[in-house]
Formats: sequence, C-alpha cells, structure tokens
Amino acid sequence: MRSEVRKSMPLLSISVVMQLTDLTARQIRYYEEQGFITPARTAGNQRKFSLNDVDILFDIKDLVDDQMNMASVRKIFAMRAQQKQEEQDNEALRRMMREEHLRAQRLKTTSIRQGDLSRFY
DNA sequence: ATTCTCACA
DNA sequence: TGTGAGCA
Repeated sequence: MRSEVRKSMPLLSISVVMQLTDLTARQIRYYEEQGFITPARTAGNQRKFSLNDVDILFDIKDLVDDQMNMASVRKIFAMRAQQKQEEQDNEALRRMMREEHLRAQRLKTTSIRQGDLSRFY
C-alpha cells in the first residue's frame, strides 16, 4: 500500500525528530549507528528521517526506559537481599559465639576428661 | 543557523 | 552518553 511509502518518506530533520522523540541528537545518531534506523541523507549529508524511523525511535526509547526500570528494581532487590544476608550472617555469628561460650562453660564445670570429650565433637 | 564526524581534561 | 572542535 502507499501508506508504507508515505511512512518511509524521508522528510524530518534531526531537530524535529529530537523534539518528537525527546531524544538527544547523540542518541539518535547512535541508534542509527547500531542499525535500528536508516535515515536517508540529503546532498549535504544531512539526515532525513521518515515516520517509520520516528516510530522505531519511540520503541527504542520505551525499551531503554524499561531497562532502566529493571536496573532500578534489580538494585533495590539486590540491596534487600544483601541486607538480609548480613542479618542472617550476624545471627549465625551470634549463635556460634553462644555455642562457644556454653561449651567453654561445660569444659570448666564438667569432670569429663579431654579424651572422652572428643567423642562429642 | 544547523548538522556532521570525530575524539576524549 | 555528553560535549566541544572544526567543517560543510
């Protein structure tokens, strides 16, 4: 259909695309470099974007935003996990120290000889 | 005035 | 990705 032709017609300057997509010129050029869009060029080597290009840029932007959100979520989860891990480690350490303390007291008050005590380890 | 490529105190 | 340089 001719709509594809229209959508692919190169007529937007980079400044217009910037305003439309809220992306920086740097980003737009970078995405082209990555092969996501293939804007046409004028005789003066200036980019001319089609509506399809803009459409793709919107998609890319959404994906990038999602990635950032995921990164944020991961950070939060990682911090929580780390915090819990530290709490568990601390608790484990306390238990060990308490065990040590009790054992030391048993050694002090018990009449069992060292040799026999080894059976409990 | 705009955009382009290239490069990095 | 930002940003500034030097062109077209």
